Amino acid sequence: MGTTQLESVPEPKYWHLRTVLSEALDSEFTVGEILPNERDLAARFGVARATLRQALEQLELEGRLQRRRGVGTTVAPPRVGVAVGTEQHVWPGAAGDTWHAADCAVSAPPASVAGILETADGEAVHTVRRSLVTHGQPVAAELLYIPESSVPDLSAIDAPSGAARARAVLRELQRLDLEGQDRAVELGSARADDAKELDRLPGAPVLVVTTRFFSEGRTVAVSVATYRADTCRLTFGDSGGVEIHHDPERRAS
Amino acid sequence: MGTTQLESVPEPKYWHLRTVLSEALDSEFTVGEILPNERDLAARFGVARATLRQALEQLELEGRLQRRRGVGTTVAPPRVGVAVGTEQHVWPGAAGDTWHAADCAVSAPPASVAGILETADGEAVHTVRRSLVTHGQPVAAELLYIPESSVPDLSAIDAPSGAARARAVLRELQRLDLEGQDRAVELGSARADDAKELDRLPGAPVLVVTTRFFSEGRTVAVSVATYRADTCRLTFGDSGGVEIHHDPERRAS
DNA sequence: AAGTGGTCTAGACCACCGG
DNA sequence: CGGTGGTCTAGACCACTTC
Repeated sequence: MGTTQLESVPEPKYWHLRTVLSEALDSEFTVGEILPNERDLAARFGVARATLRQALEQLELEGRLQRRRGVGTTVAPPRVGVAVGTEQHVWPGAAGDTWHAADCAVSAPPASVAGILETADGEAVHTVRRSLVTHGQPVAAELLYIPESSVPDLSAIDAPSGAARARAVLRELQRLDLEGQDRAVELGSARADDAKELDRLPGAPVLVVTTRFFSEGRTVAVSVATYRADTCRLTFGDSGGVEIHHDPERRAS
Repeated sequence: MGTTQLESVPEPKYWHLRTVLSEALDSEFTVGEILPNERDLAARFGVARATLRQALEQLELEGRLQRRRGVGTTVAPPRVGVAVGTEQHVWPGAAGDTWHAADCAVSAPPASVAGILETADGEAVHTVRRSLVTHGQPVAAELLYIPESSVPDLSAIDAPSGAARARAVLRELQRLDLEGQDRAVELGSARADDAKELDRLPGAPVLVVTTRFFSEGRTVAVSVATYRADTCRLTFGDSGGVEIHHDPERRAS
């Protein structure tokens, strides 16, 4: 119902629709509830399905909706706060770290990482794959790049690859003095492999956190972590993870 | 049985197109160069314009392209690093702060901010509007919420509103002991007013940074800043702003 | 098999910018 | 004014999940 009249104001239909749906979500739906399917919704609002989808896309980007092919569209829970930066600098894999090391391989780093690491051309790096799961949902996938020169004492004591190898590399890293680190956050789109790990489609919006670890005056490790942008809120500072009430619509005061 | 399905999955056209275009941008275009228009590009690749646009949308999200209605599509420069978190906590408006205070008003805060501030129901707050411009480009719009109880000594010494008033409120804030702060970063979409200030269309992707300022055991101020997600990279830590070479495609190693 | 969201098409018109 | 990107339509088919 509620086919509100279109105004002469050139507000795009999909934007107006987004607002209407957003208000409906607040007042008439509960978390987890499934919405009518796109064809019905489009008909109800008197728009083409593509237009309706444009509105849903916005709401999904804002973390209000969750859409799954073959299943339907549901009302998303509030975003999960993920502590990504604390006051004290710590190595990845340190105590309290909830990441799960999945794999490790030795290869040449992508050009962008090589630039950050300032490694010699063609120098190989350990590439550790880790993933983060909270509340039963995969939220992040990480690639940790560690030049072989950063962990020289690593030998064949462990398996040459696999999760055990990954943990061994991290263990070696802990022995270094961590003198500092810095981070950058930017928007990206999930590559095919990351998307699969995050249970999303390729191109899904992700928050890319690039961290540099400094020791002995050098950059000894670089981490590139991709977080699901639809379900995550990255927290920094003293009280990382403390609840911040979420205002999904960012309504004007 | 081997449940690992390595079947050749048909890659969506728009995704493949994104990859092709991305590589073309790397090898055959320079920053600022104008691309052929969408109708020509679509024809050249033998796809519908909508499909071509889906690929361009991805690349714009990744900060590779810049599209302006009535003008054309250009190759975007690398993202600007914006220092948003330093090791030491500082009040907004402190020395070195490059934000430009634009306006100030007294009003009831939106529900989400009221929840964070834990203000009494209906207590009015000063709402300071600021904006950040770097390299001649608007990159962020901020709303600072400061309960009247946080700046009790503020009187009618200045104008009741406007930029001068905004600066007066910030000046009063400096007198408090800043005991701590924390931040959260999440993806959002620009409201109409923010979009206008950021020179974008409504719904444009933005990085929303919510900062809480603590003093005397309370939350004395809250900042909600929206950064253009297409052009900005938010930096935290020791060397905020130091160049990190950007890998726009996030190619696999 | 039925129903969902995801992709794609071939048009049309509109809002905006520049000369 | 012509050219650009932005919006919108009414279909079609595909990939996936569930029953």
